[in-house]
Amino acid sequence: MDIFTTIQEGRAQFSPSEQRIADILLGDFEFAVNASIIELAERANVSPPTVTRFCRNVGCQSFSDFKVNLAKTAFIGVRYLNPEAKSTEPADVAEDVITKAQNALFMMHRALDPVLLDKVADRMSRAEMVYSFGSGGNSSMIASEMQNRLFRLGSRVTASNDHNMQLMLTAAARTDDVIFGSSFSGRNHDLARCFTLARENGITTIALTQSGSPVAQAAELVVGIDLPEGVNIFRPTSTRFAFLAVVDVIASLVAYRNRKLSTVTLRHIKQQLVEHRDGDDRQILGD
Amino acid sequence: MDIFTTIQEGRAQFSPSEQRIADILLGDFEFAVNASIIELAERANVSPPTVTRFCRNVGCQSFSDFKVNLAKTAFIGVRYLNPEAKSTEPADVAEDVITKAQNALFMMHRALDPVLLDKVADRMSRAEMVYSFGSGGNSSMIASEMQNRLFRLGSRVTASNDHNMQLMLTAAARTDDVIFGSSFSGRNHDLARCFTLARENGITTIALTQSGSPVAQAAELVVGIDLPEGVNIFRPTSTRFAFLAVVDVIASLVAYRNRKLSTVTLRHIKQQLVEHRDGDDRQILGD
DNA sequence: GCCCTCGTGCAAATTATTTTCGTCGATGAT
DNA sequence: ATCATCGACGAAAATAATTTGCACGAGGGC
Repeated sequence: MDIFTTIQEGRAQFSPSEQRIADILLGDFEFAVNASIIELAERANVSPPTVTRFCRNVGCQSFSDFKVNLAKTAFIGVRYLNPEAKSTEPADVAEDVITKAQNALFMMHRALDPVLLDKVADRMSRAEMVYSFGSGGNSSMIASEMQNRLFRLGSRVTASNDHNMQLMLTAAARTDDVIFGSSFSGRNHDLARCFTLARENGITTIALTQSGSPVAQAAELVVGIDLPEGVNIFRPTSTRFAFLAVVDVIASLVAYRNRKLSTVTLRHIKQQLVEHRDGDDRQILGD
Repeated sequence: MDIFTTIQEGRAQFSPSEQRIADILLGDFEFAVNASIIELAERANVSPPTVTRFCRNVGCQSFSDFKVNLAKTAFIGVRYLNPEAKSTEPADVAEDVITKAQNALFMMHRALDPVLLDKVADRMSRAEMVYSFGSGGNSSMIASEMQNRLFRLGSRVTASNDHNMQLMLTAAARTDDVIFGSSFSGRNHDLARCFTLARENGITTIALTQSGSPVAQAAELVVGIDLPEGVNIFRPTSTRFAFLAVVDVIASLVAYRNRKLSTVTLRHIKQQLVEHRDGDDRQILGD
């Protein structure tokens, strides 16, 4: 766990002096990370020893150890507290997009549950057939990425962004199949209907969506992604990066579980590409 | 520029003592970031003043300022030097995937040229019609993401992952149109052919691909993405995150350029979704 | 009311960092 | 060959920052 979160979450248990220190850290990161213990102490109206003790409290060995830890999270942390891009100049916009993407990954990672992932990967890797559903642009991208990742590993998989097809595919699915569905809003009721139907038929359902949303409620296993949406309507949602990363994690886990099949299948694909394309076998699988 | 890169690139100009310091920093980040000036000096077989002077040399005010700067890049930097995931346990795999994604974003950002982006956005925002091409799974995702981002802004745009269609569309395109194409390997010769044809007809071509590759050579404007591919064949390529981010940057810039049209179009879309879906207007545009 | 605990600051001790100053060796001019 | 100059570097002094030990006072339990 990063120190920034530790402070945020532990704030309530701190003594009054320590809370004042915490508030400065949370409020003015840039100052805190550059200040000496004396400056920080003065600003918080406490004595330097209190700052040292605070550092020990949050699990650091010393003030300098604390500052290093603070600075480490700063790369992500500072900016995720900061609001929007400074201007619409390319350099600022690029920094904004990239920082927000990194934040989305960072925050998703923080909330990710490995035990759940283990279960998801287990079901997926043992599925006879995987159906990957998602609509509306963002989730259709995720659904087809899931297909694109899994077929290389030897999984039988299809993706669909068509509500009617999804319903028909669900109705045609069998017990050992798995239905995976993505929904950014969690309000894709057609997808929820597929999940409900599938569960009635004893088919494993896995949702990648907002926790507690209708879609989440309908699915058996839910990988919850709950990130704040920025206020800038012109910037594409950075949450896509988090969704995409979850797809990659799941796909990697499935690969390790079906390592033999994955290896053989990947080799076959590579062979075809190299022979058929240009003999350069260092290029990635699929342009 | 981050300090880590500064040291890497400036290494040749350092004096012998300073080079020894640099080598320790580059080689054992974890030690460097936790060490005191004395420990660092001892390990490099130099005196503390030399370390202080080194810090000044690389643009820091003091040793502690230097350490903070070092630590800031460590969040990304340390790990991007480190190799593969420790195990195939979900927690490790997740960390690996997410870190690699963040690195891809970080490194892409470092190499990104704002002036070029400006040109790209300018052409795209003034295009009568945008054709977005890409094939092979990864690039088809990028191509359709470009469409998904642009249509919301009022741009006329279509995406295709079909080589034959791409060629026909290119042949049918007119002077004020723009052809955008993505290729991870840069070896998509069909795409390169489209670019060549388009240029013969005076149509703007924009490639998102490896610098110097056949596709890059065929296009007029090239956003080069040159990231090392990992050795782990089981992990999906993290370069996708970099490509996706570039799409977002370009889309944002186009949005700002056509701000009025973008705003109106986005509002129209939102209205339809809210009325048609569930009245919650805080959800993102397109599930 | 007494005693214990906890949070806190003060002052001293310790430790770390920076500055000053002088040496050394390389380079180049005479 | 000799000497002046310059930059790199370290020893030691000076300074600054950090930690430790101790004492005091508030609040709570007995």
